[in-house]
Amino acid sequence: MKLRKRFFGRSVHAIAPDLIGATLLVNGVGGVIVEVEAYHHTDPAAHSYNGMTERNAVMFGPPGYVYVYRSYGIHWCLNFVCEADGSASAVLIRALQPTHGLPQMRRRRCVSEERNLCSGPGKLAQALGITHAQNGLALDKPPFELHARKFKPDISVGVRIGITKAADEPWRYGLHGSPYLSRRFET
DNA sequence: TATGAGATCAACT
DNA sequence: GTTGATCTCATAC
Repeated sequence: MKLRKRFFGRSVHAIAPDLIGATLLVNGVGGVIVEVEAYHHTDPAAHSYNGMTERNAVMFGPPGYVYVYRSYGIHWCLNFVCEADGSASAVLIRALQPTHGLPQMRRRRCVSEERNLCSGPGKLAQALGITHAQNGLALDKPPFELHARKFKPDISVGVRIGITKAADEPWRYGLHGSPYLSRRFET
């Protein structure tokens, strides 16, 4: 089943754990989502917290679209826009288990270890060829493909990574025990 | 294993 | 002028 906009019209805190186990492909390259983080516009750590700007305008648009931004001047990070009421919330895709187009990913990343291809937001974007050129594209149209999971995964919850504001909120979700996470979950 | 610095730039103050 | 939803490599334990 292909995920549609109705899926993304819900609360970002409901969507984020539901994305664990889904399959994301970009031009046929990608894998199973194993780690995400939720950002809501009431969250000081969210880009949309201080209102709409040129960069985050996509977050204020309809759900089911892709928001891409540059991180630390070096990397690209991939987000899915959530919630239909213009609340400007999004889910950051942090890690994938590579399943499709491994040779292509290895070429883009210049590393061979499977566990190192997509185990972090910057790595993942590089492996999938994500840049600002994909900002604002719809998730249910090429080059994107998002397929719902076919099993009920065991989900780990923890605090988010690499932020300084609202750093204690447990809004990071991951596939329990997966070796493809950017970092292991506590406990 | 752990900690630290450098890369590099757009958004924001 | 400062900061950051990161990654990689180097050096220290």
